[in-house]
Amino acid sequence: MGKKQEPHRLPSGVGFLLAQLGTHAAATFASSIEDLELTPPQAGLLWMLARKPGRSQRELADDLGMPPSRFVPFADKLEERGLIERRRNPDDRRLHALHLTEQGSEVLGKLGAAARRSEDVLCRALADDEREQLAALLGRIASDQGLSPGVHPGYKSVRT
Amino acid sequence: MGKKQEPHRLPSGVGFLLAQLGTHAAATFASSIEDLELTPPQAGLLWMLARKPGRSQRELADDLGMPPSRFVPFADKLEERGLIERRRNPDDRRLHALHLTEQGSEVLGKLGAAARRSEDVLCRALADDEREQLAALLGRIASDQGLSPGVHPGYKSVRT
DNA sequence: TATTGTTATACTCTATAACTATA
DNA sequence: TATAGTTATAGAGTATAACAATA
Repeated sequence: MGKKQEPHRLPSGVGFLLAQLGTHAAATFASSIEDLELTPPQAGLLWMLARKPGRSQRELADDLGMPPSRFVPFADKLEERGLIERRRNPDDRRLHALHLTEQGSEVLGKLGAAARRSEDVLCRALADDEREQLAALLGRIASDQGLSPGVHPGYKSVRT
Repeated sequence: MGKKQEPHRLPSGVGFLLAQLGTHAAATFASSIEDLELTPPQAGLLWMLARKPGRSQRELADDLGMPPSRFVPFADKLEERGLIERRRNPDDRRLHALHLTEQGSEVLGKLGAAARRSEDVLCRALADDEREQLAALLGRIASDQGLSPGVHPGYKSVRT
């Protein structure tokens, strides 16, 4: 990049910027849905159920990167609030198919609006066409790296 | 963006991609420095000390987004391994100025190499000029959002 | 016997707050 | 009195593994 080789260049590159901005984006989004009393993983589950209803808890837990034992109380809270419901699968009574309730759909709508607002703030330094460019570049990296669209596996594997 | 308004669009945008890719970039980097037996926050501290030696523990802890009580054992480990050293400030003997040792500098070199390798993998889907475009766009967002270059405050404020 | 969902438990991680030494 | 660094401790969060129901 530069003319001379610096002795120690490190966080000047794309990798560091992505990690830094990713954290910032997550924090911004989290605070934008605080009013709805939802956390990002909860928002993620609602979103996943809207895209594909009726999946088993195990599948969903895997996608969210959490063990089943943690998923149970996690889903409990949303069920108590009436945003999702468990339905026994008659064909295989071991499975609990998860569905969005009507109230859950309403909340999802507000969630989307909050996400768009928070994204607009995040990207306010860019013109519309630059924002599209950015989305395209990021999308290509995500696809190349094998990341599933709409699935955020969380910070499970990042050591501290 | 699209012609019709979808009923629920959410993680199609830049915000979600940034969060998703940021996590992925952090995980990739973390695994690339596993051989050096370093975690990302440890790498961050070494990097910060190279950029500006002799800062107090409190300052550094603030930049890393951790309370002083957690910083102490965190720095202890690196000191035991001979990568950093504490030096009493003679003017104000309360302060412990942190410095990189010679061995710490060597490790930092390997660290930089690992970071570059991991970044090359991350960006392999992009041509060189696209990669520069991306860095420029991300850099502008980071600067607009008030993020300090080279400082990664961690995931402290992200609720789960 | 294998799998889903659940519960129990032991362990790790963390922040809060006391404590010391210096100022 | 106030601040840097340190230590102690209590609480939250987590994974592991046992368990019950169903296949």
